[in-house]
This record gives sequence, C-alpha cells and structure tokens, in this order.
Amino acid sequence: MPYDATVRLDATLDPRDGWSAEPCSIAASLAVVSTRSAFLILREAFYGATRFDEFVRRVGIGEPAAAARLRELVQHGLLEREPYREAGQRTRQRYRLTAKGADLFPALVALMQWGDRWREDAGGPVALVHDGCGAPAAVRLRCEAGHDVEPADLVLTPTAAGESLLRSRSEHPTGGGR
Amino acid sequence: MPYDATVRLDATLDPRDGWSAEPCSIAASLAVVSTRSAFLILREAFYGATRFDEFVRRVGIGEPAAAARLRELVQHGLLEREPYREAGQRTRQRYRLTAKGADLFPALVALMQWGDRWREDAGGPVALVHDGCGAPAAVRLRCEAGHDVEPADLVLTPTAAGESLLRSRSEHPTGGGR
DNA sequence: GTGCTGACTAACGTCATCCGAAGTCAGGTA
DNA sequence: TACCTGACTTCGGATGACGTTAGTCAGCAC
Repeated sequence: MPYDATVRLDATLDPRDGWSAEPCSIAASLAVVSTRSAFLILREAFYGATRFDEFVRRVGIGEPAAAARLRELVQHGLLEREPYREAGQRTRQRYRLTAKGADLFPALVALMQWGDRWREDAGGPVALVHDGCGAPAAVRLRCEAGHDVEPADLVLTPTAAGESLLRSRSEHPTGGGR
Repeated sequence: MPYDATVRLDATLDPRDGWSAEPCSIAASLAVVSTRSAFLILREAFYGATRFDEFVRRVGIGEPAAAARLRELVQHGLLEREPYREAGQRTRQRYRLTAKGADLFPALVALMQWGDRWREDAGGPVALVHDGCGAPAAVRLRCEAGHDVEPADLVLTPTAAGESLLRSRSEHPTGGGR
C-alpha cells in the first residue's frame, strides 16, 4: 500500500494545469549546475580544492571539461577567481567558493545522504561529522518554527513574486518548457 | 574577504591526493538522476502528477524524453508503475513515488531554496509551508545532537565501508606525484 | 466494425557533454 | 637564452539528451 509522499497544493494553485512551473527555482538552479561535472567540481571545492589541476585530477575529468565548468561556475557567481602566488612561482589563479556557491552545500549533502542510504553497494565511503560534538550531520526538512516535517505535512503556496508570474501565465495556457 | 566554506578533512584523509572520491555517494546519486528532466519529473511527482501525459505537459518535455526518464526512474526504483482504471476507461499505468524516490525530496527542496535565494529575477513563484503551523519550510544542516551546523563546523571522515574502499585505492595511487 | 484517446515507440536531426591529444602562453629557473 | 610547468585552448570524434513529427496499440463508445 503506497503511502502519500506528495505535497498538497494551495487552493489558488489547485487546477494544476492552470499554471506552469516554468519559472520554478529548481529549474533555475539546474540551469546553473546542470551537469554531473559541475556538481563534482563543487564537491571538490567543499573538500578544499582550489587549483585547476586539483579539480582535473580529483574529479577525474578532462581539462577541457574542467575549464568549461569552472568558467561557467565563475560566470554564475558560485566560484571566484583569485590571483595568488607561491614563493618562487609566478602569479596563478585559484578558485574559491563564494557565499552563493557555499550556499549550495545543503543540496550536495542531500544528494550524498540519499546516495549513502539507497545505493546498492556498501554505502558511502565518507561521512560528515560535527566537529564540536562528534555526531553525524545531515540535512533535515524543518519549518521555521522548528518542527521536523515530511512532504505530506507541506502545502505549496504562491509567493508574492509568484502571484503575478502565475497569473500572467494562466492567461495564455499551455506552459512552454525550455 | 573570503571566508572559509570548506569542510575539514579527517587526518586519515588528509593527503587528499592519496584517495579517490570515485565511490562518492554524490556521484552515485547523479548516476540515477543526472539530467534536468529527471529532476523536473520528480518535482512534478511531488506536486502530485502520476500520469504520463501529466508529466509531459507539466514538465514541458517531449514524449520520448518523458518515456525514457520515467523508464529509468522506475528501473532505479524511484517511481513504480501501478495499473489503475477509471470508470469507463481501460486499465492504464500510473507512476508513484516509492520510499526511495520520496527520500530525494530534501535534495529537491535544497535546490529550490537555493534558486529562491540566489536567482537574479524576482525569486521563486512558490514556497513550501508547514500545514500545521503556517511557517515556511526549508532544509537545514544539523547534526544528530540537534546543532545547526555550517560547512566549517564539519569534518569529513571515512566510514566503516569507506575504510576498506579507500585503503585499497591508496595502494596503487593514481597520478599522485605526476 | 470505426473512431477516439491515452500511452507510448520510432526515426531523425541538433546541441551539449565529454575524452584524448596536441598546442599555446606566461613567467620563473638553470 | 632555453627549458619547464601550471593553466589553459583548440580540434576531432563519440555519446547522450532533447525536440519534432509520425506512427502504434489497446480497449471503450458508438
């Protein structure tokens, strides 16, 4: 007997065919980090990689792919290039996470956590532990009042920004897509 | 002035070039939902879509893409096909989230949340609200002892499963010194 | 039977992604 | 000056993700 894992829709959203999810923030995020290599480059950035050849070696991708992905991530403001120089070396560039890039960390952790839980082989090779207390860390879904919530406890409602977007869309139906 | 958004590495992981992140659970997860359309199909599943043409219409993708993605998601156990029949209609298939698929919800929410926060235009059209108390819901990074944590509060450590994986890798180092 | 509809599959072309190999470029070292 | 190295770029080619258009197939309504 399947349980309900879906979210409820607010009354104003209810005829689901009346609005398009095209300006959806999930899609917007995927426009920035659409590819596997972008995710893995961010993973290595969180693990402390900063230099071009570190990304190439540790992610296990080719230099052209790394260059393309790094350029995109810089353009989108997730990483920033910063000149640096080691003793006896010329000035080079390194890549560091911006606040915007760092803020994607929960998404990465959520993917890691899901992989740990559901992959068929042994489980994940590494885990994140809170340095202060030694307890494992994870992402949890909570409301701002502090309750742990499940999908079924949630309602999807339009935001102030969404009100106008959604209304203007429903006037000429058949949501477009890409 | 850049702050530190990186995670610390456990002593046994410290020469970062000594181990490969290849069996990484992030990469394992991306092997299952690598594409934009897979994410968006899951989004619609959480919004309550179950039928083939709902996914096609609401995600805004072509039928072949929808069929391919749905087949993969069923193969990987995130969705399951279930026959159903409406009055005066013949038996059809519908797609429902399994526990494994439902467990990806935090990752979707994390992406949505990041998009809401950082996208350049207005912000997200919709938000998730806790039905019980009316407060907005979000994913947060916490340890099991209940502390909210930031990347800089975390240490990456090998798991029991990882110990052997990582050790066997470090015996024949791949491109260590070059 | 014929038509209709929802759920697909097949064929085709395009664009993105990625690898490998090779080339470029800047600036420090010998 | 010639060489070396890290950080790229360029080129060729394979694979995969999609869109569009055009079918197929099952079964209810007529």
